[in-house]
Amino acid sequence: MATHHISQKSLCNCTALRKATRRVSQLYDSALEPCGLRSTQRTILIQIARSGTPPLGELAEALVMDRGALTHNLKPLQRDGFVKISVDPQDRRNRLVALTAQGRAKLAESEVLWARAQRGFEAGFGAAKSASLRKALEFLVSDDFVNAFNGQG
Amino acid sequence: MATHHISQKSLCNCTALRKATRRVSQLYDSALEPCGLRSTQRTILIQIARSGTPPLGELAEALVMDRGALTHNLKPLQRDGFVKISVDPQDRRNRLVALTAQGRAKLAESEVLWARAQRGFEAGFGAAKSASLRKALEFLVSDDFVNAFNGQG
DNA sequence: AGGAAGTATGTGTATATGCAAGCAATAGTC
DNA sequence: GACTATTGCTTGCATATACACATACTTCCT
Repeated sequence: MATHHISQKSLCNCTALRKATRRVSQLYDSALEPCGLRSTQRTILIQIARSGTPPLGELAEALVMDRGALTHNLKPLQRDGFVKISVDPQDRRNRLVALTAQGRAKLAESEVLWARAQRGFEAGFGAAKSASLRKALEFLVSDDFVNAFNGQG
Repeated sequence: MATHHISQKSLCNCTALRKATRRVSQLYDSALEPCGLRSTQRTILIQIARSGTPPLGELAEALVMDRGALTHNLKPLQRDGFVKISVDPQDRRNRLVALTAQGRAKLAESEVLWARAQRGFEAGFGAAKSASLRKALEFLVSDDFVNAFNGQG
């Protein structure tokens, strides 16, 4: 056949991810709106809470985020008193990021709002399918995937 | 049990999406870099090519993107001569977005680069799993999902 | 015709994000 | 101990993104 049907649906995996992320972020952000945190900000605070007092670079890596981007993203959180950044006395190149009491309080405040959004997601997508999806998405951020993507696999 | 083990892995579907999108976008953007387009820009150009000469609002809807965001995103594409925006003579509120010859050429130029990235993705994730993932992600942008999320399902 | 409503965009502002270049501090080498 | 390489971060710049408000245009009603 000479003519090739151009599908209306994009086959691009990146496009599909970006569209879904825009939509889902908007839903979670709406749910979080009463507490004043955006989903990215909440994710950052949670990661800090889990990591203790990580240096900025480690935090960025855990968040799958560029270090410069993280530095920028921390600005509003510092300004609002949720995180405190200090110089590591052991290695003055490092910046140690820590939650403040206010940060922990805000995180606690956001918990119920986040849980409602999460329940909404799983109501729409199914709890089991959601877990599978997260697993798939976690693989996409793994070194194995990146290496295969770049042809080293 | 009184103590509750705090999992190191986030259960948040939004966080998982955002992390994966950051990583995958970075991979596609690197692949596209020689042609000068970012993945979002390429997606916009492709959607215009598919839609013909859509009004801005329709284009935004197809892209699952806020209208204001799309207006902003079109600025660099206009500046670089890839798209042309004109007033709809039938309804002067509408803005009709069209590809220029340069835009079509740039899209053609990007094709090989995109295909390489797409092959990389499917090498790492599997072609069948990629198709399933896209299907899942497409569902997340559907009205059915949003209604269920918001408890109208 | 004239004004009220409704619709489609544009704009301003704030956050989100990556990259490149510059700075600061440590580590290695001789 | 000084020069160099490396490492960790910050900053500047460009794009990405949403929301609220302002603007422009059309429709509708009377």
